[in-house]
Amino acid sequence: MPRKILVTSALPYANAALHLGHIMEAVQTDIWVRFQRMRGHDCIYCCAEDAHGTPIMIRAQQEGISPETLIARTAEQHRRDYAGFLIGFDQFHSTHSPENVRFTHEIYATLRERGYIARRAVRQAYDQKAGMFLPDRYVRGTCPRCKSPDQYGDSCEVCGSTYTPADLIDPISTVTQTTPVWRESDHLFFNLGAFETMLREYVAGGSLQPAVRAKLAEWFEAGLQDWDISRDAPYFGIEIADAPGKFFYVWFDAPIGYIASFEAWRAAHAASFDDYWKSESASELYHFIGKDISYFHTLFWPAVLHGADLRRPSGVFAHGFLTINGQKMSKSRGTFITAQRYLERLSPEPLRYYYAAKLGSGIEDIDFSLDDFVARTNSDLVGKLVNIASRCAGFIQRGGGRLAAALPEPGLYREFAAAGEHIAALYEAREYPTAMREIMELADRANRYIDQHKPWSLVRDAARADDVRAIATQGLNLFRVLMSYLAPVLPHMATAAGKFLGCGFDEWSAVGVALLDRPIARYQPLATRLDPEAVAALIEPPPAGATGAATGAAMSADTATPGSAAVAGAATIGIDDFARLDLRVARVTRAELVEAPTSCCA
RNA sequence: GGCUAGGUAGCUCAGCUGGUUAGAGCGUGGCACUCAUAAUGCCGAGGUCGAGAGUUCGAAUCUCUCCCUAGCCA
Repeated sequence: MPRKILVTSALPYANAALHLGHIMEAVQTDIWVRFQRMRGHDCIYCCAEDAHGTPIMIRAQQEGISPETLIARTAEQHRRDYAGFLIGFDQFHSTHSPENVRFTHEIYATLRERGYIARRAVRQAYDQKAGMFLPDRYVRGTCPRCKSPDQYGDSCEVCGSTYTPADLIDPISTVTQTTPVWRESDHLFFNLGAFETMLREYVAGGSLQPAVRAKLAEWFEAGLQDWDISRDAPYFGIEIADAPGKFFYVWFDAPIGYIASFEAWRAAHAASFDDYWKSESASELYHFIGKDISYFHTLFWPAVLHGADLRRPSGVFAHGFLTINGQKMSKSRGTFITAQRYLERLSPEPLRYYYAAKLGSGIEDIDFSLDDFVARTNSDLVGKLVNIASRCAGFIQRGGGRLAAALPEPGLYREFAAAGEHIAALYEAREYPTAMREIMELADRANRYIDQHKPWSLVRDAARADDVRAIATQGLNLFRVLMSYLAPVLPHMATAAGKFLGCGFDEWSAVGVALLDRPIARYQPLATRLDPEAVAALIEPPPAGATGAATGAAMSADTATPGSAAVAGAATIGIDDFARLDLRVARVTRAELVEAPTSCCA
């Protein structure tokens, strides 16, 4: 019985480029979605731009463009980057869309009718020159405790103390560099506390990871606070119908973007809204998020949904942060690697595999170690996996290009095929690293099999031609099983392998039947080794004077999706091109140790 | 300061509810093979499981204290 599953990744904020952390989450989600589809389930993957809020408004002002122009431009970049990493959204929408406006109004109206919305005055920093209220982060000043100058309005980076902008000494608006005044204004609040019983049950119900649950227990203990869901004009967002001049806080309409994105997909595919969102819906809903936004997804969001008579998530899957070579991503260290920067140098699939090999179901931080990345890719993907196909292909090719009619060791094949259920369970539980390890163990066994049967030696004896073909057929069939297990992680490679073997990789259980007595295509390399230097070049201090704006401008240049060629494998060149090559042979007569360079990109 | 998650071979990490000589991959040393993208196979070296104390017949695994790292909060 196919399950109906709706899956989301967190909405990227529409004021900045995607970096490898965003990509990690998208890859984790995409692998899960592709896996579910291979298992025959009805799985829809939605995402959207998170397009509202003060940062976007201000950024657009600074650039002298409209917020709409800014978010359209960013959305274009985001789409391109996601596509570059083979993220297969069914729908990539925006919170700045008619659907989102409609649902936000509707949900708010329901919550208000049911008495979950309260109104009361809030005192806040106000920038008279800009004519706007200032979020805490837009006020800077001297820390009231340690007296460090130029600290944010919510916390001090030096001593770690937290406070409100009103506590700052000599506060300054970062928008106009003027001194803010304090003004009162009415805000609308969502009564989160009214949902405490429901939330406690929900949290206990097993939809969340243990670590997140522990965190929530802390928040429950601290007491659930009302949630301020409105902001005063000027604000780039959705105006509240019964409160002119007030807008929904971006975090109120952002998760509703999940619904809006689904709605856009639904409308185009004539699917049922209620099947997925009605409170008693039998379908499943999963959100993949970073652990930093757990609060919104495990408290506010279920409460809002429940209050509006909609279904709550079946699961919220939080992951940790991505560090680079053991350290936090940092622009000054050059480790703030954008998706674009990566794609300009490398193909997406090694990174997809690396993430799969490291990112499990927990919320621990994941380290992207460049050296490890190179080692894993080159040994697992190229040395082990692809090598199986590569070393068998020639024997079949020379033997007529046709697979044998029977497997010499059907038992071994059955073992490989039988491993699929356990591996599937691991994918389902998002234990990708364990899945990758088991798959690679099988790859080792496949290589061992070939090694033990030594087709390269039998091939010298014409009478053993059938044996050689049988061994290679066995090897290629084992490879096919492994490729099938990796298809959610490596969709391009699976496609290429499918062309080579003349089979598809869309169905998990297809490997139940071996490929026999059929032609296969000429082998083309399915993956190439990573060049350590190209990988090291991911980290590079930005050119002096480079700013965010400059980065943005550079992005508008059209960049083809590099790397895709590397995975697809080099096409055969003609004799003319070959003739232009200058090939030389040299004998190494002497080699000696050379002093290491004094500086290196550590 | 409180809380959470971590600190296991050179590197990246597994080790569930305590139980034989602590595991994997990579790297490294040796050997073999030469089909394969200098790939593969076999053998080996390498760890006082952050520190200390305790519970137990027995602890990387439980308890306490301490040290270090990351994050959340006041």
